[in-house]
Amino acid sequence: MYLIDAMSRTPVYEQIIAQTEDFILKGIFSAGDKLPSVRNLSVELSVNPNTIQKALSELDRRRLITSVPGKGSFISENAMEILHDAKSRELEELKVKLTEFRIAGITKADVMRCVDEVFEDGAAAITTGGGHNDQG
Amino acid sequence: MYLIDAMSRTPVYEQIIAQTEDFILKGIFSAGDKLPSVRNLSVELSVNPNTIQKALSELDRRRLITSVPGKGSFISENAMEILHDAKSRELEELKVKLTEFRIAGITKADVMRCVDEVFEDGAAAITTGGGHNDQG
Amino acid sequence: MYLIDAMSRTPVYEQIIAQTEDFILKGIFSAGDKLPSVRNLSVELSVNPNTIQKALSELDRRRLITSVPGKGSFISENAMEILHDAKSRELEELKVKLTEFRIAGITKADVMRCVDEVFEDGAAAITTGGGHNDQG
Amino acid sequence: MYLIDAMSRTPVYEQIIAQTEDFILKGIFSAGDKLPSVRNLSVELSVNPNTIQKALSELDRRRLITSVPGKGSFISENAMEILHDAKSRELEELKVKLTEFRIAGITKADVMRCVDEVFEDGAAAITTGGGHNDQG
DNA sequence: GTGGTCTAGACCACC
DNA sequence: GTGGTCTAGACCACG
Repeated sequence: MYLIDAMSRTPVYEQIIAQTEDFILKGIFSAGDKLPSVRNLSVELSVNPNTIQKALSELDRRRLITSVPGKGSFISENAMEILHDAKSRELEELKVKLTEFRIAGITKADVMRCVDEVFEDGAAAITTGGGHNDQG
Repeated sequence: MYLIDAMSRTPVYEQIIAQTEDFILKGIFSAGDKLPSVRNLSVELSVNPNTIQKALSELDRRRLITSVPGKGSFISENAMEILHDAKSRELEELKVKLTEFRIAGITKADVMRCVDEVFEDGAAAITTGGGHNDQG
Repeated sequence: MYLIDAMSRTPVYEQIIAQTEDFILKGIFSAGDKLPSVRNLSVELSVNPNTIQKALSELDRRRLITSVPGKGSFISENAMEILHDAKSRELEELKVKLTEFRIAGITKADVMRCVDEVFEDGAAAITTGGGHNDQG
Repeated sequence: MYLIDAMSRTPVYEQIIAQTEDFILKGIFSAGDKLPSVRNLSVELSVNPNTIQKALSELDRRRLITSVPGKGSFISENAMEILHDAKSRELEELKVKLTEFRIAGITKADVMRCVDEVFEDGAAAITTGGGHNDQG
């Protein structure tokens, strides 16, 4: 399920966070579902329990999961909603990026081609994979 | 000219690179222009010479400038062209980001509003600042 | 009667203790009353018998109940009195908290408004829920 | 400066957070001040660097400090303001506590005595110490 | 068995 | 030198 790229420059714990968010958005994880335990994920991903813990702590802080000591971690009831809100806020960052593009001579048509490509029907076939860009 | 934010999460050397690229794109730097010397930049920006050097080395590696030992660093003839190509390649990353948006329930209309906002009228007034958004 | 929030950060056994104290203070439990048996509470609350036992042991230790092997657990004669004393001792903790508030710039008026709100009219309508505020 | 109680039931990293907040509120730390480095604090408090790091990360997340890799951690410009806001929000929690008191038979006069004690002039002499109650 | 905390020691990028 | 990340292995409270 989870897939860690140890060579990536994005921290492992962020990869886990990003993929968990992805799973929630795609419906692989639904509200109330139990996440794999820290120890299980640790051995499956060959990642130190501490690193798993750090990821889950952050997800808990973002109210995407609820960690109950002694019982496990569970997807929050409003996880999907929270993610939707977060992405909406990211639209502002998109503007900054687009402005850079404009200055670099990228035309509106170029951008529109991208938008169409993603938002038309073919979209279903696209997988983002661990997909969050590596910023490196 | 250059403006460094010491408190920023983006490394100082990356800020210098980003701003240099910005200056090229905006025509402040043109092909053949001589960059300020490492020593000058160092004192003006209150930045360690090593850090300046690291930025210039990277710009040289990207063929945006040409460093001539003993004479200085100069904007390459095809600097503008290289930057355009680079940004074009970044359009692919844009698709990944847009796909995330789509999965999160952001509508095409939401994105279009952003695109229009950036590529229509108000554009001239927008400054990208140090360019790359902070926050890592 | 009892209501357990499995997702809460406060341990289940503490929830049981807190609610029992609440029931005593509110007169739902009176001196001499018999508590539900460990077995009954266990199934009703879907909680491990060990957890129930732990809560009752703690209540016994605090002299709020008296457990008679083979017969059950009963509210102590002086349970109400003990609870009053305990809360009085907590007034000292309140001072610490208030001092923090004062340092943080909260005015006496701000605090007074709270006090008035709680100790004036609307009081009868307020339910403390499981009593102790969650979140650790 | 910092004082850690290893025997306390409140996690060491929370003690560090609480004391740092205290130092800010009391003016011992002012906006722009540099915090001791992770390594320094680590040896001074005989606490693992990881634990220090965890505390500083949380303070950074709360915008009370700004951690700049390679340079250090610094008190944010609006740290005091943020703390003030946070405490204001805690007034709501105070109401819950007061309601418990009321049910337990604590009179309004008892509470008022506390409030007066803290908010009158003698206040300057009170030290909260590492003061955050141990919740244990 | 679970999550939460901590120690000890390591490597990296940045300055 | 700095902060950021990670590993390895431990202990605790809770269920």
